[in-house]
Amino acid sequence: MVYSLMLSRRAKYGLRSLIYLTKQKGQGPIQIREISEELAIPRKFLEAILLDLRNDGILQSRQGKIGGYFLERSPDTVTMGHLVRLFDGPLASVPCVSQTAYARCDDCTEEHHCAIRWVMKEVRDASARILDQTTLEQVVEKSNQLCGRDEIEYQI
Amino acid sequence: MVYSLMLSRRAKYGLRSLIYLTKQKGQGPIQIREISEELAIPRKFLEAILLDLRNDGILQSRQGKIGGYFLERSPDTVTMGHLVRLFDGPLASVPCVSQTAYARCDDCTEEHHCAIRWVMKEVRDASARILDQTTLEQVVEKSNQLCGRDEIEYQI
DNA sequence: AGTACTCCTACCAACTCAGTAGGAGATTAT
DNA sequence: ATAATCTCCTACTGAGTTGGTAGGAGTACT
Repeated sequence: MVYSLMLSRRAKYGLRSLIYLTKQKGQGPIQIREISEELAIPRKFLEAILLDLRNDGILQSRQGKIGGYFLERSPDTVTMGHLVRLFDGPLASVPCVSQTAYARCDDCTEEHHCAIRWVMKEVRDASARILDQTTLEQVVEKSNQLCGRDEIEYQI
Repeated sequence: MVYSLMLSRRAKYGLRSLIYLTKQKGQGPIQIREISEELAIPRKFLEAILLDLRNDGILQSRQGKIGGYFLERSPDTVTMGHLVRLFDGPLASVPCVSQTAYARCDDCTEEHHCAIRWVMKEVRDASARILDQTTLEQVVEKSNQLCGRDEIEYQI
C-alpha cells in the first residue's frame, strides 16, 4: 500500500526536534549530535533539517565549540500549519484550492466548474483550520500530558 | 515548491472519468477513447485507471467491438473517501492514525506518547468526515450546478 | 593550536509517477 | 469466416523526489 498523502520523514524529524528543543528551552544551545542520538535521527540528515528551520527563523544557531540550536521564536507563535507547509509544501491536495500557493491545475479546463475542486477545498479548509490553530506550544503541552509532566523522557 | 500532500494525476483522472460516466449513466458502455478525448487524458494511462475501478467493482466493462465502461455501483453508494483511498492510499498523513491501513510509524518509539500523532489524528478525522460523507452523486450534482444543468458540456 | 561544533555543496541509491509499447483475447458487424 | 474494434495485461522507461552520505570550510571556545 502506498501512502501518497503522507507526512515526509523530513517533516516528522523536524517536528520531533522542535518539540525536543521546546522542552529544553532556556538551557542554551543544544547540539545536533544530542538531538540525533536522543531521537534516533540520522545526524547528517538532521543537520539539513535544522538548517531549514534556522533559515526560516524558527530556530537560531550558534557556531563553534559549544554551539548548537535553540528556539528563536516563541513556541506559541509557531503553528503546525506553518511547519507542515515548510517541510512538505501546501496543505491543499490540489493546487487550485491552495491559499498559500495557488496554481491552476494544468489538466483542468475550467476551474470554476470543477466539482473536484469544490470537495477538495472543503478538505483543505478543514485541515488548515486545525493545523493553523494548533501551536507548537500546545503540541508540547499535549506531549507532556501524554508522557507525564515530570518524567524527563523525550517521547514525542 | 513541492506539493507532497497532493492528489495524484491518477486520482484526478479517475475522479473526472467517474463524474463523466455518472453523467452518461444508462446510455450503455462508454469507450476509453471517448473519455480520453473528451477529458484530455492520455488513452493508455486511462486504460489502467479504469481497469482499477473495474477491479474494485465500481465500474463494469464490456469487451469487444461495442464494449466500454459503465457504472456498476450506484453513485450514491460511492464515497469520495473510498475513491481517494483507492487511488492514493490512506487519508492519514501518518500511518499510525490510519483507520483503514494502520501501521506503527517505524521511527516512533512509543505512539501513545506521540503528540504529532495526536494532532495528525485530528486532521485525518476532519478529512475523513468530509470525504466519507460526500458521495459521487453529490459531486456530480455539484458539478451540474456549477456548469448549468442543461448544458451538455463536461466540465468537471 | 586543537577541538568541536555549524554550515554548505555535491553526490547517490531506491522508489514513485506518469506515462508508452505491444500484443492477446473478446465481441460485433459484414 | 474474417476483419474491425474494443478491453485486458505485462513490461518498460524517463524524470523527479526522498532519504539519506561524504567531505570539508568556517567559527568559536579552551
